Amino acid sequence: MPRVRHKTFDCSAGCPVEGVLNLIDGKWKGVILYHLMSGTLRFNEIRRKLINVTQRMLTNQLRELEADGLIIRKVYAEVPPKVEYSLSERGRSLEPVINALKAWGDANLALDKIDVEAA
Amino acid sequence: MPRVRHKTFDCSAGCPVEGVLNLIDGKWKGVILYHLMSGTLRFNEIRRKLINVTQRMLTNQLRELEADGLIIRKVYAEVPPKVEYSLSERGRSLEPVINALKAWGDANLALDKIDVEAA
DNA sequence: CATAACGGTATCCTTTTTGACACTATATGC
DNA sequence: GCATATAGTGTCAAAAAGGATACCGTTATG
Repeated sequence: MPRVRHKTFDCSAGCPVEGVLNLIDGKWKGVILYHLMSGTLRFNEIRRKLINVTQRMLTNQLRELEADGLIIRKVYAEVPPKVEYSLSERGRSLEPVINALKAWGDANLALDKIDVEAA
Repeated sequence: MPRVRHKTFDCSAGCPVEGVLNLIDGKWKGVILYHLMSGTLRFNEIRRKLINVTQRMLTNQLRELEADGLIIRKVYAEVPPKVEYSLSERGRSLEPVINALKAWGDANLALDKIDVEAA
């Protein structure tokens, strides 16, 4: 869970920044949102994209994103189970934010090591 | 400390996103960066802007930001001590990112409560 | 002499987050 | 009859993050 959730925000001017970080923070949330921007995905599809994520963690992250109204969870009454995840309107509106993050990352993060001296 | 720091980034395509999040995540980093965008600040000036931050936490966050090359710490050999913090080039380049975060937050976060239903 | 300002450290403790691992139900294919 | 796929849940433990509190040296000020 993010550090401050659904509590009054009493911090100073930079606060909206923290507010968003609280939503997209969490070890996998950023990547999940990023992948969902390309379209609807099922649970195990996401799981395969996020190697190393455990089922429990993935479930948690998805539940939190859902609770924050960023994604939509659609359960099909089938067997074997089928659950689809997609971005909500609110989630889709985050696109520029994620893109800004990705652009900066691409431009400023060496992929094997962050070399601060050379920056 | 961010969850993954200065390690190889072996995650999939959304990874730069996580990379940046790892840098600006931390309870106070976003706000610190935000405030430093308006100009150089001394330790206690930052502290006064971040009510409720403890000295230890502030020191930690500043040290991490410094280690990531986002801010510059300048110590003056005076008494009483004087230490100035300012954004590095790399830090300043984060401005569009922080602005994107802030814009979304301003537009999408109710200040007293996140109302998911109404979103 | 005592106090305050400055920019921290050191130590301890609690909370939060993440990870490992086992377990579930049902239907299908072999 | 057994394994496989799906989308989870439950429990426990470890690690990371954050918080409380006390302390440091120096100088100026009262």
